Order: sequence, then structure tokens, then C-alpha cells
Amino acid sequence: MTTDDAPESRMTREVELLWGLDASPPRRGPKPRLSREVVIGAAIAIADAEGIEAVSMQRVAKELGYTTMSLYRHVDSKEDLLVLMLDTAMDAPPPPPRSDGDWRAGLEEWCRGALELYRARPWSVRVASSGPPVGPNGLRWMEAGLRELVGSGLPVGEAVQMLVLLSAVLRDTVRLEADMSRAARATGTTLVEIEHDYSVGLRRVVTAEEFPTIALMLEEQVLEQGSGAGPPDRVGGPADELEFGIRRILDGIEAYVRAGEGTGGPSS
Amino acid sequence: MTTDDAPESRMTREVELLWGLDASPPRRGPKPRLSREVVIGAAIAIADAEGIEAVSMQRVAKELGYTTMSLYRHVDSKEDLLVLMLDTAMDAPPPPPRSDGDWRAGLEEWCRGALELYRARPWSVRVASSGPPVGPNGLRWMEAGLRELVGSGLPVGEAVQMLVLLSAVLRDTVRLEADMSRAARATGTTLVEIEHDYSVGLRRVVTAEEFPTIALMLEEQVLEQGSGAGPPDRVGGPADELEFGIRRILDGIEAYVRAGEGTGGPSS
DNA sequence: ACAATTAAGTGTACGTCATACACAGTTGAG
DNA sequence: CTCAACTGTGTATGACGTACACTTAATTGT
Repeated sequence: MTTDDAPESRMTREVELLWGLDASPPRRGPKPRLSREVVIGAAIAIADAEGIEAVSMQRVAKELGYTTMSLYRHVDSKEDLLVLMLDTAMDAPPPPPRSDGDWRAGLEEWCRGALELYRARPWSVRVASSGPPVGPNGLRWMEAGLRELVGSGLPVGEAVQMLVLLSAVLRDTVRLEADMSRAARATGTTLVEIEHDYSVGLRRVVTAEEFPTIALMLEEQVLEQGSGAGPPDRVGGPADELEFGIRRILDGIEAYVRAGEGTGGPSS
Repeated sequence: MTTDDAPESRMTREVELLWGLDASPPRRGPKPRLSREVVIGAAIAIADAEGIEAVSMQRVAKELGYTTMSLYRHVDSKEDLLVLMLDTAMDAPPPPPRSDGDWRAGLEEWCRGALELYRARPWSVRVASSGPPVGPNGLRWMEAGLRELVGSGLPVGEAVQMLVLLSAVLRDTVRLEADMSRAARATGTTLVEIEHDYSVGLRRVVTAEEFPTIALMLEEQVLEQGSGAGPPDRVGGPADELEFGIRRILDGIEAYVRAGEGTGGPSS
């Protein structure tokens, strides 16, 4: 009858969870020896080392030397734990605003930074998020990306759309690379070899009649290259090849914004 | 010593699985009453109706009126079943080549078609694929997309990169929309309401000092619109807003290809 | 100082999951 | 007609998420 009659809309709950608005003041019982942060940390350590599928309540508890059920004193459910892991994984601050207002360079930095983050914790792109970010870290990244996009001259609405699009590109490319890496690890080979195996497999079923363009791709050994030259941080996965695509997207934004200048804004 | 000494490289296995190269000729035992296709179909029906997490071996078996273990006569593992479901979900032929060689229109059609497919089976973007498509249906879509991209004048290698990028955009946007829909269903509301809840939740933690651009976004009620006007097939999710972003990407490709014309190819 | 209260961590238990294995019944090849 | 191969069944195992009752330790009101 006071405040919480409504089912609290899930979103509200997630906000409270991620901003620590659910913690009650110092309480009565024994001092907690475990803490939410420690639990999250242990879970992340496991996910980093062995992938998200290795993270189970039992495993996290064992790693910490507690019983499984003790975790439930600090986290309401495994789903909550995953949500908390997600925002924690986005620590590392986004690139700060540039002093020159170069939005293109700013966005490229943002993409590189986000990609680095996702790549360092590939499991983070696999956990379900019920929507855009709401945690403090996630919001910081969102703010930084949005800032650059709005700086380009795009109206906010369209800036949001482009941010969603850019995140989608980064996330799903990392997901693909992570899935390939997992397959590589499972067979004890490398990412490069997996890509080679892929083209070998394809050649068995791709005919020039039915799949002319794919056949062309195989002829030119498009999949085999990639790891040839380039910066030393190349792993050989699809995320190495993202720069080109990102640049096309930025080109597209630039063209659009330029076309809108002088015509009373790009909202046409 | 003959052919199969090596562990068969996973990729080869997947190809054989998806192209039915593993079926032996008519055999000796009782006639199978169940079949691989029926199992896949039942699994897809469950995933369509209740999401991928409802698909368990027990559940599929129950739906078919057989024991759980009977499924293993037709499918080696649940993972194999998921892979088979994936390619089967991509039935529905991609758009055919256009008679006018308009690659932009062709690519837009391709995106629309793929988006429709993903949206009809949102679970398909959630299952792990160890790499690019290898099944007959997946390859048909890949061929169609690649055909248009190469038609634009892009060299094959860069066309592949843009195809990966476009798929990433479509896939992850559908994933986001599906996650939001799931949250909506769980609380018994609609996608539109979820987006509203999201901005309500955000307003509780977003200050104009720390998150100026997000604050601006909230002021302009960017999240609340979306469902205003538009074609009747709008659901209110993020995938509705994809057209704008896709067009920017196509703009980017067009600009790049045009710039490369006359300079001896766009490979600079 | 002491009792009542409340919270932290434990132990046990349940239902669901993927799947290994031994089995019974059915079929075609020799 | 026999036997080998194959289909579907039954049972079992170990991992999972989590509900619930419990012990024990800390705090608060008297």
C-alpha cells in the first residue's frame, strides 16, 4: 500500500540491480564473509578462462570455497548474476571526447575500444540482455558513442539507430569469431586453420553452376588470406577484418550528413 | 590407412551432416518409423512456439510420442540437431537476380528477406554456429547476397567482408528485439511498453551532467516514438528501424565503389 | 547483561537436462 | 531358417538451478 504494488516492470528491477539501489543499510545478522562483488568477480574469472558455459552456480561456489546455496545470499538468481557480470565486463572507460571535434576519428576510436573489450570477454556477447544497456559502465559507453554520432550532425534519433547498428556489427562479429575459436580449441587447431578447413569443406559442395559467386570466392582464396600481413595484434578472425566495413559505414554517415547540410537538416 | 585417419576436421563433419552425406544405403533392421526430418521439424515447431530454450531432447520426444533416447537414432547429439535446425530454418529461397542490374535494390531486397526470415525464427540467431554457413539453404542465401555485392563493383574479398557485416547487423538486431520480446512476454506487456519502461528506468539514473547526450535522447523521447506511423508490419522493435542504417551502409559502399572507378579499381 | 530478532552460510532435496549402456523386438541377407 | 544389423525402450548417471529448513553469529531493545 506504500509504494510497491505494481510488478515493478522488470526494467526498474534491472536498474536497481545494476546501480546497487537494492542494498539495505547495515543489518543485524553475522557479517557477510562473501560479497556480491566477489561472486561476480569469480564468475567472470571462470568465464574468461573457460567460457560462459563453464559458469554454473556450483562452479562459482567451489572456486570461492563456499557452498552453492551461499551465493543466493548475494545474488537472486543466476540470471541476475549474468546481468551483473555483463555490466562489470564493461569497466574500462570509453575514449574521452576529442579536443579537435573530429567525429570520424572519435567513432573509430570508440569502435576499436568496444571491439577490444568484447574480444577480451567474448562471453559477454552471448548472454541475453533484455534491451539496451542500463548499468553504469554500459551507459558510459553508450554516452561516448552517442556523443560522437551526434557530433557528426546526425539528429539524436538517427544517432541512436546508428549506434545500435554499430554495436550489432561489433557484437555479432565477435560472436562469430568466438564460435570459430571455440571450434578451433575443440579440435586443437587455430583460427587460421579453421578458416582453411572451412574453404576445404565448401569446395566439396560448391559448384560453379549453383554457387558461381561463392566458387569465385574460393578460387581467389579469400578465406585463406587474412593472416598474411598486418599489425601484430591480428588473430586471423573475422574481427580483424572489421576496419574496412566500419569505414564504409562512416562514409555512409558522412555522405548523409553532408547531403543534409544546407537543405535545412538531414531529416528529409 | 585408406581415407579417414585424421579426426575429420569438424568442418568436414558439418558439411556431411548438412548435405546428408552420412546416410548409409537401405539397411537391414526394422523400418524406421521416425526420421531425421521429422525430428528436426518437431524441434523447430517447439522453438517457434516457445523459444529455443524450450527445445530439449525430452520435449521433442514427448511431442512426437517417442522416448527421449529414440531421437539419438536419427541425430548424434543435441548440438547436431541445432545445426540441422539452423539450416532448415533458412528454407525460403533468397530473392532471385534482378533483370535490371540494380545492385542497391537487390541488396535491399536481400536484407529485407533475410530480416524477415530471422524475425520469423528469432531463435535461429541464438544458436552457436561454428562459422559461416555450410548448409544448402545457408549457402543459397550467401550466394545471393554475395552476387549483389560483387555486382556493385566490389572485389570479392571486400564483398565477403560487407556480407559478414550486413549479416551481423541483421542478426544482432533481431537478437536484441527477441530478447526484448522475451522480457515483454515475461511481464505480460508489449514491445512498445518495454521501450517505454526502458526510458522510465533510464530517467532514474541519467543525469545531464554525467550523460548529456543520453539525457538529450530522453528529452526528445526518441525511444517512445517508433510505433507512431509507418507500414502495418511494424512491431515496434529495433528491427523496424533498420532501413535507415542499411541505407547508410549502402551509401558507404556506393561512395567507395564510385571513388575507385577510373583509378584502376577500388583496392587502394 | 540478556533475550529477541534477523541475517549468513549449510545441507538436503527436487525436477530437469544430455546422454551412456544394455536390452527387446523387427527386418532383410545369406 | 539363421544370423547380423538396426530401431526403439528402459534404466541409470552426473550436472544443473533453486526451494526450504536448519545452525550459528551478530545486533538491537530491554
